[in-house]
Amino acid sequence: MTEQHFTISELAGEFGITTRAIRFYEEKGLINPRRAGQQRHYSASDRVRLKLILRGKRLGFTLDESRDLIEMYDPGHGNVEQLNLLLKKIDAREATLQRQLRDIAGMQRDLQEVRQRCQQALETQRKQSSKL
Amino acid sequence: MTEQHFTISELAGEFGITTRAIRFYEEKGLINPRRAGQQRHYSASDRVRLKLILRGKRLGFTLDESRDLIEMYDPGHGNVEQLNLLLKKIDAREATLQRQLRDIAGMQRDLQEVRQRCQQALETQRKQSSKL
DNA sequence: TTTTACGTTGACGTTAACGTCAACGTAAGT
DNA sequence: ACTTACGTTGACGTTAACGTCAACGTAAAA
Repeated sequence: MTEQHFTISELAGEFGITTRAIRFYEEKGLINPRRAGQQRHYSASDRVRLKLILRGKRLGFTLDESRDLIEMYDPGHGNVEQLNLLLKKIDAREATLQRQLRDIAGMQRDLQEVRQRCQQALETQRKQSSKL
Repeated sequence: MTEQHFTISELAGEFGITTRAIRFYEEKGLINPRRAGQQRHYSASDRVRLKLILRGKRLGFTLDESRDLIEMYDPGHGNVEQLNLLLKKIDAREATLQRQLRDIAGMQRDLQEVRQRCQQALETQRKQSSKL
């Protein structure tokens, strides 16, 4: 198997972002592609990292937060204190996710309510206009 | 019943934000408190608006997006086209909420996996140290 | 009356997350 | 050799969402 890789514009195209953005993520320490001379070569795992970044963005996370999250995924440098700290971080993340779930549920209820009022208003208009 | 209201610092205190932020939301057209002379007086519904803004923020919405959303909640100026457009907007929101739900689920799976690896690593260390 | 607490309106500063050039290298096609 | 396509590194510009003064008004408390 020949170590498959991607160019920067391939990834940019696939994810609908600019190459500038991708380089920016690298500046911020979120990705570290290999170099073939000057050019960047992105591995499959680099691509996954990009996915994670974008998922984070969709949930309103900052790049710093996403980097933290991504760093959790790799090996973990053994130390017991580090591991316990990592577990704490995980719990913290879980907590914010839970709150987001509640917020989404609330927003869905609100939208549903507006939707119904909206449909009723349309119903009313339909009846009114059929009276003419 | 005496129209109960809040001062700017009361709301700031309650929601853990600054008065500056609240005035900024007003500048951006998200709230419109009454005035008693110079001073702002926030009604219960102004307070609700603030809550909605903050919920939006927790989900990564911009202030402009939150204003759009909040504007959906009030009367709705009758027009049929407007109402249909509103329904479209609602559907669009719902779609992004659904994607967020998927993203959260994915992130929870990831976190769970890291948590387990982390706990296994701790287990291993425990056994190792008990060998001494 | 003077401090203290709270409010007001500018105006400028700041951070995040890029966009937008400029100026250049490289490799392939014609 | 020349263009075309793609890549690179700065450097500066921009927008959102406030923070941080400054300079001032007002009303109650000491």
